[in-house]
Amino acid sequence: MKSIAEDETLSTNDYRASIFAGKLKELMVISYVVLGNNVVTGRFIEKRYRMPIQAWSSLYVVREFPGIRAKEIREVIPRPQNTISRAVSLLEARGYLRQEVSETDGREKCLYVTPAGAKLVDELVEISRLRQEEWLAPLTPEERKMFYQLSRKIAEGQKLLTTEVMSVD
Amino acid sequence: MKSIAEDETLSTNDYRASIFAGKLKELMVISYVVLGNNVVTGRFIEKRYRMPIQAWSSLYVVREFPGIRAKEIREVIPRPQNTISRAVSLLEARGYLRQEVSETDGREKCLYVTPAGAKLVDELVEISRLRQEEWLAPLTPEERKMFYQLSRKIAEGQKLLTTEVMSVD
DNA sequence: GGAAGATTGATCCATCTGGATTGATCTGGC
DNA sequence: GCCAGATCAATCCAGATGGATCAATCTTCC
Repeated sequence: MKSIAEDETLSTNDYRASIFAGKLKELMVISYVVLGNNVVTGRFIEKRYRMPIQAWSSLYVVREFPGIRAKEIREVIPRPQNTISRAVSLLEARGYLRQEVSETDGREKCLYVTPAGAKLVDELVEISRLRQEEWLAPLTPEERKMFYQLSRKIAEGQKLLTTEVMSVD
Repeated sequence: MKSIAEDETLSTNDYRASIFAGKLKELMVISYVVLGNNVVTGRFIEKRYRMPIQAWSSLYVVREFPGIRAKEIREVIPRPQNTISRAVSLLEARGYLRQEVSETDGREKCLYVTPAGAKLVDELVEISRLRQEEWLAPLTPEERKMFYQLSRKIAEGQKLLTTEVMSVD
């Protein structure tokens, strides 16, 4: 715990270095990375395409899996179901996606991208891939592969989306 | 690109495995990790402490750096200045934080945690540390160290908070 | 076959977010 | 010293978020 009153030369890099070395270092560093990137990406998608980032990510998933159910998007994009519902609704209104009632369950909607939606996805995947290169640039190819594998391990862990320590009872 | 219509046995793990192996694999995996954790953490902090997650993270930073200026919090938590301003306002109203006009610049506010705020931070740091152990559990200690170092490299890269490819003009 | 409980996506509602704006203060040039 | 431009935090406002609710549909048990 450092007091600014005594040391006016503490720079913002020192703030970060200090927090990034603390008890919650992994959380603070990786959150900084994702939050920081989302600021850039969210602003871009909002301004260029007039849609929230959740709409883009939902459309990307539907493009990859034509016929996917709305509820299934949640398994890839951990957002509440009504957030997905609204994204789907906006994408449909914009002509990027269409819904069909499932043949096997009258409650479910099967989602498909339209040609306009497919075009949009292709465009955004390419820009996002370039953007990904940008923030991954500090890593060597070997480091990048390692980062991916470790992130993958965490993503597939049993306790990412559930918790025993943060109970609300 | 896989069609569900032809293969009804595709499971949600396959959706994830497929997206996590695509062109945007690093982005999708690490976003899933941070978003997934934030769902758990945000819900807990909202319910237990009745505050948005940005208030907790802001308070944590003020606790680490007594006297820090509001604008400086942004360097650690990449959120807009008005988000920080509102978090600070809420924390002050709750008695967790106090503001003093800076002696060197009448526009600036120097922030300090109150005893109640310090107690809250200690409590939340401990719970968050345990939570961190939860989602990091799939990694060995060596892997965890590697993940931290690679994340740190990305966080300190020149292109995390800026972009050349996602221009809006 | 009927009823209770579960599931699905749309909708509601309170709150949060983020860009823009504002008033107060500061800085640097003339 | 004065003024134009920059900076800081509070506030505004339109839109997004997330838990709760709802109607329609499905599943399972008796």
